[in-house]
Amino acid sequence: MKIENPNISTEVKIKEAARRIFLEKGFAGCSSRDIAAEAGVNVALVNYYFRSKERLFDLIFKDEFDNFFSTMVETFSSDQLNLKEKLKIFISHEIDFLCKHPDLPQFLLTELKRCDDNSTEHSDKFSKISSTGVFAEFQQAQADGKIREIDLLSLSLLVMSNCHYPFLGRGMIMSIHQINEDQFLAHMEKHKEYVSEMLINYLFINNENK
Amino acid sequence: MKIENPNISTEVKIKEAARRIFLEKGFAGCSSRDIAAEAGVNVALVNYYFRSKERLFDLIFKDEFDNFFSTMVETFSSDQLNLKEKLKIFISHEIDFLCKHPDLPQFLLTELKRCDDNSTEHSDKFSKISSTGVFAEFQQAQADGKIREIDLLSLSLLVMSNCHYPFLGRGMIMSIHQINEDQFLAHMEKHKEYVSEMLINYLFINNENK
DNA sequence: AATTGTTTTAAACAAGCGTTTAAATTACTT
DNA sequence: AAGTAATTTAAACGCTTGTTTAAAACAATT
Repeated sequence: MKIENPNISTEVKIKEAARRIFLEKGFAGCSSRDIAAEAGVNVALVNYYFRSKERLFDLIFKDEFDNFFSTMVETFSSDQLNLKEKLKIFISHEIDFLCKHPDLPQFLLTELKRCDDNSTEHSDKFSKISSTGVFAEFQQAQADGKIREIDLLSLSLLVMSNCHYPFLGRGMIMSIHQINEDQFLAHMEKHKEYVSEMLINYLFINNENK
Repeated sequence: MKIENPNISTEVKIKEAARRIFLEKGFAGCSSRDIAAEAGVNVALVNYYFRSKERLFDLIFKDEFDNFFSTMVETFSSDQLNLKEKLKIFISHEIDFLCKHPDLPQFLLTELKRCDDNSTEHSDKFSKISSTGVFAEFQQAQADGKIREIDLLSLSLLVMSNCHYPFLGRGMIMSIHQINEDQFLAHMEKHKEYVSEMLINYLFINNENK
């Protein structure tokens, strides 16, 4: 008898507890018992619902990875916007998103490094970015003389650096500048404008601002 | 009898093995036996020479932390250079340095987060930056109308983002753009120029380039 | 060669790990 | 109310962890 109980709260409780713990401490930095304690359930239930710590982790990693890249790809997929608007909105959306998930960048980078199965495992996710056509769009704009001559690698790096780094280095930054998490997140509103202005000024050749 | 043997090679072997392992896997991601194996010595020797895994880690962390900040502070301490030159040289030196220590940024950020004793422990190291007078110099330049109106927090963020992020996100970047470590490091030479040009164009008001 | 102190070793320690088991409890069906 | 399946539990499993021990190997002095 298969009982389709809506009482899946234990499974969800464990998964959400694991999400919090994994994002904060990383896979190697926590134990199954940490997760069970956070969820307020018996240790055995972690394996009862998810078979192993690793399978539970993989589930959450995939979740967060997809979520992260969906957010990145979202704006680029629009047909309605020109490149400059896409970049502006991308920067704004990306920083907004990361303000709500400040631990995500470090989590993804750390665990990507740990697994190290970079070749074919996640490359289809990565290719979603190029399949939005945004790279081709940039190259066309370069051919048209609308944006500066710059390779796609450095272009990606400049954009990602300024959107993602604040959330990677925020611990250090907060220490140096003696501010707390809330002050830092509040500051990101201002920072969005600086990043947007700087990148657009640098990349786009015909500067009609705003 | 105190023997001042120059045969300290075992101690050094362990410390350098630990440095490699810690930088690659992090404190939580490796065991004492991993370190002993990397050094090619018995496990007990790790504790014989360094009392505990944690003390060995603290030694290496302090080393790397100091090394990292010395490199940052170095250029700023010069009296010979004006602000624009300082920034140019800082960017170049920083990226050169990180090309030789590509794992260092992720190591420091991960372990700073793990320890979380941000308040007074390392704040004296952090304050070395402001004690170079570079922050005051920036504020003076702002008052003189030489550089854009921007708070020190965002200014730091812009500079650090573009210098440090490439080495944090290089795993992801290498996957997306299908290149290997050597190609990535080689590309950093080009990237230095982009970063330098972009930041100087954005921050400094009177643009006489080069 | 015997004695010293230092270095290295194999083995073991308790504690914690991920995971499994088997029994107890709960929820549902008939 | 009885029986069945799903859930939860306490306890244990074998293994790895960081660390310690006690003996062996080594080096140096006398």
